[in-house]
Amino acid sequence: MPYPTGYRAEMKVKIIDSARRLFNRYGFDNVSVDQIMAGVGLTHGAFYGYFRSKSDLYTEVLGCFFTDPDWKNCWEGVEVDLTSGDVGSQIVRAYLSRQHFEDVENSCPMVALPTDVTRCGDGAKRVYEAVFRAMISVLERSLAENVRPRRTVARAMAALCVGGMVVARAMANPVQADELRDACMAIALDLGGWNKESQVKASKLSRVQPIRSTRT
Amino acid sequence: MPYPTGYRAEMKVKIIDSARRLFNRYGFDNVSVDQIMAGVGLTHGAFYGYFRSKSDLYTEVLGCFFTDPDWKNCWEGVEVDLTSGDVGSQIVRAYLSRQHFEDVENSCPMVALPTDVTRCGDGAKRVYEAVFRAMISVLERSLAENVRPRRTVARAMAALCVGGMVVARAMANPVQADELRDACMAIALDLGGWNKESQVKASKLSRVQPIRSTRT
DNA sequence: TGTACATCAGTGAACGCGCGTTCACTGATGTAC
DNA sequence: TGTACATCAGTGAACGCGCGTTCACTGATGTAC
Repeated sequence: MPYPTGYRAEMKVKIIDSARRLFNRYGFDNVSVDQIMAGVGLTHGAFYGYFRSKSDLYTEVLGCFFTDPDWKNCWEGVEVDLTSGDVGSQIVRAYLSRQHFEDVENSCPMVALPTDVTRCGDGAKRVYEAVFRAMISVLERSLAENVRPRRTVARAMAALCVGGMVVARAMANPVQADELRDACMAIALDLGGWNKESQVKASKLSRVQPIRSTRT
Repeated sequence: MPYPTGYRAEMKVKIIDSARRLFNRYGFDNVSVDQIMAGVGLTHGAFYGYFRSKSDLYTEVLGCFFTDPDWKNCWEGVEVDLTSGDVGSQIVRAYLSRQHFEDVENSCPMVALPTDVTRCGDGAKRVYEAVFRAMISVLERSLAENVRPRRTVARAMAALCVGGMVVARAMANPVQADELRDACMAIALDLGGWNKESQVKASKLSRVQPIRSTRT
C-alpha cells in the first residue's frame, strides 16, 4: 500500500471541512470545486476520487456539522447531554452570541445556509430538519417545570435562535444586529423560564461568554 | 415618439416583477438574465436597455417589495397604517400563514433571500435592514399596553415571523413545518398580548385567513 | 394621401469567462524476487 | 542489496456548457413635407 492506512479517510474529512467553511461564507453556488480542493492543498481533479459530484458533498457537509465530535461542544452541543440541567440556557446564549455572529466560517449551517437548503432537493432538507428537531428536543427537555406548552415554547425558542441570527447577519448596521440578537436572547431566556431577574433586561446579555471549546 | 408614453416605465416594472418571482424561487445566482426577460416576453439583449447590470436589478427588487403599492396589502402592509389597532396581530397571522408559506413566488424577500443578502454588498443589506426595522416599528406600536420592554418584544416577534418562516421552508416534512409555524404564531401572539385565550393554544391557528388582496 | 426619414425598443450572434466533470498520464511508494 | 513491477493519489489539459455583457443590426412606429 503506497499510502498510510487511514490517509484517504483523513483527507476526506479535510475536504469536507474546507467545503463547510467556504459554503458558510459564500453559499453553495458561489464556491467552486477548485476552491474547495485548494483549501486542502490539492487540485480540482482529485475531488472526484472522494465524491461522486459536488451535490453529493453538500449533503455530507450539512450532516457532518453535528455528527463530527469536534463540533459538538462548539455552539450548541445539541447531541451532547451536558450534565448540567442548564443546557437550554447555555444553548441560547451560545447560539445568539457575538462569537457565533462573527465567526461566519465556523457558523452553524442552519444559520448560514437555510435558503440554499430550501432550493435544494429533499436530501438536504431532511438533514436540516433532523438537526433542527434535535435542537428543539434538547431545549424542550431543559425548560423550567412551570413552562406550559413545552413543545410549542421549545419550537419558538429554536426559531428565535436560528431566525434571529439569520436576520442579524443580513443587516447592514452592526449595532442594529446586536440589538436584535440581544432581544431574541432575552425573550428566549424568558420563555424558557431561565431569567433570574423578574423582568426582561436586554443589556449586554450577548457578551456573556458561551460554552466554547478551544479550536484551531 | 415611436412608443406610447410610459411604455418603458411600465416595462421596467414588469421586469422587476419577473425578477422578484424568479429570485424568490431560485435565488439570485440561479436565475439568468435570459430567464428574467423571458418572463416578460423579451430576449436577454433588451435587459441592458433597462438596467446597468444584473446586480443593479437586485437592489431594486429588494426595495420595491414594500414600496410597490400593489404589495402593501398582501402580507404585512408594513407601511400601511391600517385603521384598526389590530395591525400587529394581523401581521403575525398573515406572515406566518400557510398562504405565505406556500406562495414562494410572491413571498416576502426577507424570508426568501436573507442569506443571499448576507453574501451581498452593503447596498442590499441596507435595504433589508430598512424593511425589517419598518416591520419592528409597526409591531411595536400595535403591542398591548401592559407589554413591558416594548422594543425588545417587537424585535423578537419580527425575528419569530421571519425566522420561523425561513426555517419552516427548509424542512422536508410539511407537517413539521406547519407545527413550527403554528408554534411561532402562538408565541408571537402571546408576546404581543393578543391571545384572547388565557393559555397558548397552537391548534390550527395557521389556517386563519389573513388580510390578502385579490391578485392576478 | 403619399413618400422619405428619424427614432428607438428589441434582436440575436458573438465575446470571454469560469464552472463541473472526465481521463490519460505522472510519480512516489511498497512489494516481489 | 538491487531491480522490475503493481498500486493508486494526485495532476492538468481538455470537454461542453451556460452565463453576463456587448453591439451592429432590424423593423415597427410617428413625423415632416
